[in-house]
Amino acid sequence: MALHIYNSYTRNKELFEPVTPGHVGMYVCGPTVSGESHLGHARPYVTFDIVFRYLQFKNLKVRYVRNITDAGHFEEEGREAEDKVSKKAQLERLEPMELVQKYTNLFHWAMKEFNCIEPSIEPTATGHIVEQISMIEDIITKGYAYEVNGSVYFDVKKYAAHHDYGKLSGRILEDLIEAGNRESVSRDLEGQSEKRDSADFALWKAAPPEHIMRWKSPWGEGFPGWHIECSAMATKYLGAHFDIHGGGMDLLFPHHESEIAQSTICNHTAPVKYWMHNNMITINGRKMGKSYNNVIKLTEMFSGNHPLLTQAFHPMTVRFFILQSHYRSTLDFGNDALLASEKAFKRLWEAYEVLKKLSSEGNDIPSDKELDDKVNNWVNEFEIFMDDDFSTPKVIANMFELAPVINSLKDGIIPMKNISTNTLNRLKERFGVFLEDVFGLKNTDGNNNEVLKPVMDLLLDIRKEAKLKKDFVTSDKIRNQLTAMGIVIKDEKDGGTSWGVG
RNA sequence: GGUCCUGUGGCCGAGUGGCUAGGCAGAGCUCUGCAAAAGCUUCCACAGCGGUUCGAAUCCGCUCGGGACCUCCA
Repeated sequence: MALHIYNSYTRNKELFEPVTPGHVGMYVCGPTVSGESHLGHARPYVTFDIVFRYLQFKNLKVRYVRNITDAGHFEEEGREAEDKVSKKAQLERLEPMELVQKYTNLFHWAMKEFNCIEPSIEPTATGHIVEQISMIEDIITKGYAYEVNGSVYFDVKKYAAHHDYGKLSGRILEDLIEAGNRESVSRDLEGQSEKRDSADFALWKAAPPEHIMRWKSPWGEGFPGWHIECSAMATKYLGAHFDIHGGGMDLLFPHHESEIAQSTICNHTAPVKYWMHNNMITINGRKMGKSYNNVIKLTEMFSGNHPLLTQAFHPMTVRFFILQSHYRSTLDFGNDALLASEKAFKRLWEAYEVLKKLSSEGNDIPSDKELDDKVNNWVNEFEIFMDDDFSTPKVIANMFELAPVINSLKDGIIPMKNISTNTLNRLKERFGVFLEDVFGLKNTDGNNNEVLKPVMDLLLDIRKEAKLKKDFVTSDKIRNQLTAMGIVIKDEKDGGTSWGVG
């Protein structure tokens, strides 16, 4: 089976063939640490964590680079050219780097909560000013950028004469120029007049006196432009041409389009073989974003401290919620949807716990060939579905098909002999690999508490004795009190009792 | 205004022209001292109108609705 990836650049599903056999270079646009991450931010990081994990499952060696944008991007010229990071810092009376540290820490905390594997390299923009400057110099030398008043701009028109500018984002240069010209009339004229053409974008920006974050450059003191950091760092760590570049769909233009232009000029080759873009998380049908004022921060998500939330949601619930839809579809947030995911995930995980305890020996021939085939088929499809552009929702659907079978095997509703030992073992192995290793899901309750376990064993033992004596007052008292404490107990068909927190 | 995406049952969501995705919620049943859990069964769909086709949620056209990008944005 071979992995196919939907390539945003060609708008087709393509067979994935690494540039260097056995190795994969993957770059994902990381967070701008000028504020707290919200639910929308969770999507790309969970999505590409799955990609990272799955590529490794496929026995590929992956170098996963995800940057931290800590230099702060200025806003569009025509408005105030202020550095977002330093602006906020002044408001909060913090050093810019103090702010950067705070939000970087918060971001890392959230990633850990989501059980996202750390990237191989997590470079910062401020740590690569030198690389960015030399890349800009290179572009100037090659004649595709020009300096004006200490700022450097990329010459889009010149680039577009011989390259496909706009292909990734489906844009036509003439439209951009027209739109730009129209804008410049109604907007500010100052910043615009510096550029030779409205479609040009900044590589380096001269810093006004009040700008705190500034670096020396051949063009005077300033700070890097919007897009150059990703190009510089991707090139440095992954080379001129690498496999996968990921990010949110909203980065297609201008960010990724510009990255392609810059890198192509510097490296004489298109930087990326497969462009991957995740879709947005919406809330009431609208993209979650600062400008819409409809964000739910991750801290609010995990604490339930938000008007739209009826309760706290565990990071694994959110992760599962994200995996239940395909990464290229919009995903509509709602409290009810999260509640549904919470229950669904719990049920699935409990089935998995049950599955781990099942065993059979020496049953070579299944008594129910049809069922045995079905199980094998569902299990085989895990990989087939993932190979088809990471269809996590389909894999989950199959897991839910398997859940009743697993539970029935345990309860004896389906005799163990109905499926072969091989089938059972394969089911156990694959279910675990996909649920834990590929999907990165993990247990959410506290059954592993070393202190609690013997206490629970004792209580359940007493309750069992009471039940045998038909002393239901005592047995119900234990059960009800435990329920009140948040511990749910379940009487199993085989006479045993299981329990769980939450 | 330009470019593109999208409209699936109470909610969230898969859907490659023909075979009920799945989850949550609802209803019934089985099991159970009672519950919970589990199992089984079941209700509720493909925005509208045309067209192509033996056959369309799936392809085409139109209408209506929603959204994204064109500005930092996951």
